[in-house]
Amino acid sequence: MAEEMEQWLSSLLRLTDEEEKMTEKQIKIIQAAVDIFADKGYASTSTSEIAQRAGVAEGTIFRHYKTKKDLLLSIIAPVMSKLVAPFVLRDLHQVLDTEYERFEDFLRAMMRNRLEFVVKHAPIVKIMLHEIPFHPELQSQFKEQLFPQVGERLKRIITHFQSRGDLIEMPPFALLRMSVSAIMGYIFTRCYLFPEHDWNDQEEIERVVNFIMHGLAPRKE
Amino acid sequence: MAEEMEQWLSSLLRLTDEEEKMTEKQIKIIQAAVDIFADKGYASTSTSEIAQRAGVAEGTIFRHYKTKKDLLLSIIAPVMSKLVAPFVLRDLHQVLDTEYERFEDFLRAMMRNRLEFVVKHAPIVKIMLHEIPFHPELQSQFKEQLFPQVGERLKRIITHFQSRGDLIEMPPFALLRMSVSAIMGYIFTRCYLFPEHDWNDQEEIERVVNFIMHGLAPRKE
DNA sequence: CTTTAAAGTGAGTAATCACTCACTAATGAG
DNA sequence: CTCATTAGTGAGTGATTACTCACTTTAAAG
Repeated sequence: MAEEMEQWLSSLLRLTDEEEKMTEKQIKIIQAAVDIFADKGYASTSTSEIAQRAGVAEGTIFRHYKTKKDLLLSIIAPVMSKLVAPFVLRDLHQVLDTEYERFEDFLRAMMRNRLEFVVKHAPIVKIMLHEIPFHPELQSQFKEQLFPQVGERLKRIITHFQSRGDLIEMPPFALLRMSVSAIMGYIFTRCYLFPEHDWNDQEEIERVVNFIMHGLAPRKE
Repeated sequence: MAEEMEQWLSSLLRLTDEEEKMTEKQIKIIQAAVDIFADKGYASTSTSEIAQRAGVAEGTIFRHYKTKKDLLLSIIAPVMSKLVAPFVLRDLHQVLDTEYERFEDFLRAMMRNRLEFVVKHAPIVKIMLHEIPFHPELQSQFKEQLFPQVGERLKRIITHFQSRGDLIEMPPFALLRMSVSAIMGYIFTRCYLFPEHDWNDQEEIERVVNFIMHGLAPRKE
């Protein structure tokens, strides 16, 4: 069962499905854009610089992408949906409905897998985090589509374990917020604040999971 | 004692010391810049737009600030240092050395105060978060000056309470990371993700403090 | 080989950029 | 009032911007 879940999670690490139908130059353009966007930010990156780094004429960029923003969105969109994919797919429900699953196993598997994803796509995730607040389309995609789905699903998971007495009585949203804070806190520190530090992921994940489990366990008098 | 600490913390909320020696137009410029920077980002804000919003000629901006970046830094710098001020000042040490202080009181006071600070200066903090990664001067100021000081001081605080048996045995940096994650997780959700939500800060702060205290308490067999 | 569509090019363009400068207005000390 | 310093102005500047378009190259199907 745990193995099934691991396998299924692993399948969610890939970004695109084998880079379908892209010319060599188009791939170069995306790579160059990701590099420079992550380095200097979208707004202060010029299309001429992207073309130069990609070894392409500037016109080639606009043959494939109508505008500069189009290029940005084509980079961010797949990461945005894949990042939260494990919490959206219908599979999740059936995975979780197996009675013998424990909350900490769920936490461990999810944290390990999402960390792996962010490590693998760090530059694009960085671009995403920086650009979401400045592009209303991205904001609404997150706030009106992704979050409600994900939030609702995770809330149900939380209440499931709560009703089994594994978690303290508390509004599910607060429980969710604190679990996610602890997990993201590590991923952020690990990937963006001190990426060059020599991290022992295994150990740190155990620490965070224990932190959450003890912090949110029902209080015994 | 707790009152002393509260008073001292409150004094750290103000940004500038009564806006010294600024003309009316200069203040207008700063306000306009903060507004637009927070809204669209530094790189995609033009000086002409700032001038327009401030009701000033474009030349006036450059009378007071040599470059556009100069304007940005004059906005960010004071927030950057004031944001971490409570963890840098020498005062902190003597406040903490009082034996009867408990870790959870420290957490509570700090969290309440820093939340208040971020609420008060939310737009500038947003600008800061977005621009730090793209401006090496800011990065190094954070990584080489602020963090080492703050980190070292906080580590000492952690080990202090650890040696009293209030906290679990664990590398201080990990303890620090998890405490800060939990606190920042709330402040971030509260101020940036869902600022319009009807938050009960008092209640939520208690939840986070309890989460941390239980999550990091020494494990009893 | 011929044809056709798509991929790729790079000089060109109008708009916008941060910034300058020669100038006027306001202010405050002597 | 006088004068000197600072604050404020806005037209002007060269550089850069995202994007276009008439053109050439590539490649695969018939």
